Amino acid sequence: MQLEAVQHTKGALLVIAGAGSGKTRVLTYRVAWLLQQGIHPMSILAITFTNKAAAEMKSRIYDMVGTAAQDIWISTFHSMCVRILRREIEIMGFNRNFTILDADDSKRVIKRLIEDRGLDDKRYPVSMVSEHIDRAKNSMLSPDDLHATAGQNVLGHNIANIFADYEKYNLKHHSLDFNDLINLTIKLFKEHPQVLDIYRERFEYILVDEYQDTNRSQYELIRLLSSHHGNLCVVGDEDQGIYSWRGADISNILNFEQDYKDVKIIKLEQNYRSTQVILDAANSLISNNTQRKGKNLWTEKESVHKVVLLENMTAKEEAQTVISHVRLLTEQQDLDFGQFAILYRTHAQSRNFEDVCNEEGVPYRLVGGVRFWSRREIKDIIAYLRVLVNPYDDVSLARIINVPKRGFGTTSFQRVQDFAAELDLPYYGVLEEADAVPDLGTRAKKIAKDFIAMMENFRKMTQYLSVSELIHTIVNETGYLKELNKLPDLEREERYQNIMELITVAREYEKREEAERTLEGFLIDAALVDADQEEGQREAGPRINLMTIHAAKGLEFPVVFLTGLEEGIFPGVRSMNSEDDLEEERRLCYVGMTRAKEILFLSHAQTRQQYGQTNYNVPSRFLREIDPEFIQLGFIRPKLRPQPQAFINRVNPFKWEDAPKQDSFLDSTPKRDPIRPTSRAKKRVVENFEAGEDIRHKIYGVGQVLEVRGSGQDQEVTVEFPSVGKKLFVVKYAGLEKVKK
DNA sequence: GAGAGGTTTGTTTTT
DNA sequence: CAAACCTCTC
Repeated sequence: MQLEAVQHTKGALLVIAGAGSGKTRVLTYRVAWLLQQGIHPMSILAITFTNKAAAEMKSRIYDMVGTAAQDIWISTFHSMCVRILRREIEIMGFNRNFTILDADDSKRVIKRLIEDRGLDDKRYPVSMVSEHIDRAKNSMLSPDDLHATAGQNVLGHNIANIFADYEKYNLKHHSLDFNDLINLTIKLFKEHPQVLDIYRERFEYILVDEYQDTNRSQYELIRLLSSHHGNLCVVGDEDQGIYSWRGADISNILNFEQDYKDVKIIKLEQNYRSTQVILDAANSLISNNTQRKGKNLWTEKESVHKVVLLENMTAKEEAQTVISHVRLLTEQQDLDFGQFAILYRTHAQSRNFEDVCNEEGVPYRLVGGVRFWSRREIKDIIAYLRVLVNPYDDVSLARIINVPKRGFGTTSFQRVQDFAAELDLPYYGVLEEADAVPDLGTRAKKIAKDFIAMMENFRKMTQYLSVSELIHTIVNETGYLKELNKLPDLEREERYQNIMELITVAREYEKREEAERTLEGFLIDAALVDADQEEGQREAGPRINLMTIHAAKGLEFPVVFLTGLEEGIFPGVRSMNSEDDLEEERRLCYVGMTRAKEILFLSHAQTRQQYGQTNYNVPSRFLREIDPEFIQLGFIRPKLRPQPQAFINRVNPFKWEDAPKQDSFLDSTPKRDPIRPTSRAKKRVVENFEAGEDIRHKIYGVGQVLEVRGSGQDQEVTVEFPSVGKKLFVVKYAGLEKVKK
């Protein structure tokens, strides 16, 4: 089947590639095959979602065909679009040195726009508005489209207005967010067909990886690009779609047959990665999903152990049990730390594992986490660089005008902002003309002039300094490094290290062969490429891999620990109200399970600290959905409180002798009341609930309100709990004290 | 305007 | 538990 997929080069091809079925292999061999058929490397375009995947594919192709690989476009959707836009965007009124806004930057802009409109930020929280805008952009809707669907809804119209402001802002300040990269490329192609022709004639053969993760605009882009030659090969697996929150639309892959003519479909169902039990367990889980075509993964690989269940009392103990098992396996088997992966749903869960690793001296590698580029000191320095490249970039300017402290505080800056709004100028322009700003103090004017002089001086330096040298100069000349000295030792050291790391990243960039080696190019990398940084973990040798399940996609490890399998964590609270979201969580669980080659561990804890508060969690429904036949208990006995034993007995034929009799643990409700007020509920003035209202933010772990009786401080609310199997509870708000069952 | 100190609020997942 | 936010004093 793989060979057939490699050699079917003409027309539209859909490869349904189950987990571990050799997807990457097919893609790389296919490229090699095309080259061997005499196709020019320049006419091949391979698109992936992550930089990691692109780099992986590049190096594998390079290994096979050597330097010919250089001319093939292998990139992510986003970097491909940047590459095109950098060349062509000027016909659309943008500067080619545009700034790329990350989620954080874009929220700052939106926050300001909400304020400018005089809207209440309680009714219009930035996160909510930006989510709406993001969703609209993913589905290629314009502000007008939003107005059209808003009807009588004032909120909807206001969001549409902010959206329109946002678009105007970006055009004026030459900034693009991640969605714009794709959407503007489409707009460019549609409005300037002569540009589209260049690209669609060039790319004779197009390959798209992880097709199930494409959203509306990515779909559109592919359609445009493949519309000339029509040789489009997409690879994907509907069971591994885990990005719907980013607009990914699984129906893109499910409807591929209808969307293109004469589609050839090839299913890869043989798995070359995992043992049979792991596949059986994963299959039994995913069969609970309805949105799938269904496929039957099989393998010739024999099973070692059943899937191993680890039950724990606390999250900390979960980490200890996991690390103990890692130790045991490294001692008994021929395995090193690098062959283990600990996966979790959210980054916040990494903490306990890090702690235990540190305590026990076990080396680990943390993937992701607080991302390098979003650290404060890194963003500060990048903001300096951005202003040098794009003086219209107000967000960055606002960030650095008083960082490090130079006596230009909020009052002075507010005056600059007001004046800028009045004259419709960028902040940088206003600062250049500081004397003209009304009410600005003499001292502030002087500071502004000095600042501009300094920036202009930096700008001259860009001519003859490399990026790393420039960064070095900036942190010294601005006094940024000096200001770090005021911080407590630990923090200072960490920030300092990060800055040094940034300089290293810049040096590496300067060395890269295919890079532009300019400041502009560096900033694009900074926005799009995640530094594969290994903060303070420089020791060589194999290390345990810690990462989210999302980050593990496409990877494989001999031993995998899938942790935190608890209701409210995995599936997360926010996913428990809709069937669609639940299915996605289930797919995520499936992805996690199928990363394992030899042994798969599943673990949960009864107690976990969340928001600095202890919570009691029921084991995840996913544990219940996996056929118990494929599960066994851990090698090391976990410390447990009495209740779970019943469940252990259910899955483990070797009973613990003095296990107290009790109903099945998985089916029982937790000991503590699942309805607990958050600490702030006590203080907040009681508000009136409405039927149908979502009050999860007010009371932890609660779903839909079904019925309300009474009002004010004496309400009775009937609520449906998705986590406890649709039982009904009555919640009574007793004055300002707390919520009672 | 800066900084200390207290208070509130929030968490998926990523380009 | 942290980071963001707010308030008060110098």
